Amino acid sequence: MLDIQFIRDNAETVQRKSEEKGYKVNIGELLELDTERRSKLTQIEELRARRNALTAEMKGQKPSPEQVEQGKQLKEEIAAREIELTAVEDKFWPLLKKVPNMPLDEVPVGLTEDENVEIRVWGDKPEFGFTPKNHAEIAEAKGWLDKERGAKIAGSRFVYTMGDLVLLEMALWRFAMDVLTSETTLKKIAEAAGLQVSTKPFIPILPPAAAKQAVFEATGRLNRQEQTYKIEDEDLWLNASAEHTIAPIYLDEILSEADLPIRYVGYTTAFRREAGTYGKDTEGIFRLHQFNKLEMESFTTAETSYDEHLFLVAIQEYLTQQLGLPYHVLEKCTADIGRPNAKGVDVEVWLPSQNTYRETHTADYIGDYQTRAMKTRVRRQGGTVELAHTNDATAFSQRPLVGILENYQTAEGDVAVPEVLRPYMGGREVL
RNA sequence: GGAGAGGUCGCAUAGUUGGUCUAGUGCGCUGCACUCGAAAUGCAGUAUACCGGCAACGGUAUCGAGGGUUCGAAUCCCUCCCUCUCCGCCA
Repeated sequence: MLDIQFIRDNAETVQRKSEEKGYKVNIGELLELDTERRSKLTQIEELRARRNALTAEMKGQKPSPEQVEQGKQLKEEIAAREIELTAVEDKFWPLLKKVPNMPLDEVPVGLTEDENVEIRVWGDKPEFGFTPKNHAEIAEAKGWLDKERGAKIAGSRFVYTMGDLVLLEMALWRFAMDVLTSETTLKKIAEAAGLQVSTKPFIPILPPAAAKQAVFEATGRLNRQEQTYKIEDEDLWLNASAEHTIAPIYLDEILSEADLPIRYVGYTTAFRREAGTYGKDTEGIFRLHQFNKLEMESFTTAETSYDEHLFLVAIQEYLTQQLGLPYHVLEKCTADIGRPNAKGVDVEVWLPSQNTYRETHTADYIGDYQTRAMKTRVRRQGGTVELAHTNDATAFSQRPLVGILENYQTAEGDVAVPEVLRPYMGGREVL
């Protein structure tokens, strides 16, 4: 949620930047409602002050008939004004929540993801002496994926993953966990990236995979139409990322500055409806209704959050480099960063079968957009209270498996194991 | 899921014939005094949000959440959430 005070002071900018992100919001109407709301609020508070004064007059004695009559009138007036206020607020709050976070000035303006800007390229694309297969062909030939039975049991975009691919996936989680919980490794990554950030390790966490609606809405990530699954007859929505249940962990809490940054690395199964993607990425495990993901989430002060974002990106690149997967990094344009985000970076891994890079990681710079709604604050050393900042970023999803299968495939249809994963695979070099 | 007991200021607690209770006390924390320093002691302070104000400050709200009764609710009523104990069921 954006600060209404900020919107009052910067109405034109907010209108323009919202449009640059592809959101239709009527800031003029919002501000009219805001004015009306404040005027009603003032009226009500004055009436209540009169009521409080009247009660104080009685000092525990029985009220006179006149006082009772006065009180009754005040009561009725307050009730009437409150109904008017509610009517205004019912329009005001949904409108305010619709206003997207403001992209930083450095974010490239664009209307589609085609206008994302490549900022780095890493690694050599593999050259095969044969026609490379796509990951689904490799995995299905090995008996690692059963899409048909997945569809029989749960429908399209659900699969059974089996055998060595399961072990490889778990190796990925364990490898990333070891990186993220090692202060030594984090220090190395920060230094290589030239960042002056805390090297405090991440805390592993297994969060709930579902959240109440009000909580989910506070994260700004509830997407009813296209993405999020609702549990019938319950006030519960399934998470589409561990971020959705880790970010609100300090809902309604005030953290101590001394405890920051707080970094979590969390694993959950994620659920996405993927409405509107019919026919896209139907092969294999690239786009599923249910997938597994390891997510990084940081809570910081305002002045350290931007570097924290860059740090998370550096970690993403480090992890991908360690796997030996060629990738490039995109600075996402205004249309692609998402409503709660002020800036976003994607890491995309090279897929030989598609002869292109595909998204494996996202890093979101959010600022205080989530914490304002979640009421997650920091008490500074001096005693003042302000909003905390959040950052989230993918550590690994299942998608790097797609990259491994395709980039490490052999002419025989086998898959070599990236060196860093071998310790987690019983030392095996080829699957 | 069933029965019972509870949810009060960072923590622990007081507070049910409704009124001077946003709320007492202890601990913790902050400042000051005392001290060479510390402890102990004494004094003062110690929530958050919104609205108005340049500010000082003022107002309003919040005793799990929401609604109701009343001139007036932490205190009464209803719904929901959570915790604990017992039973049932299960990983």
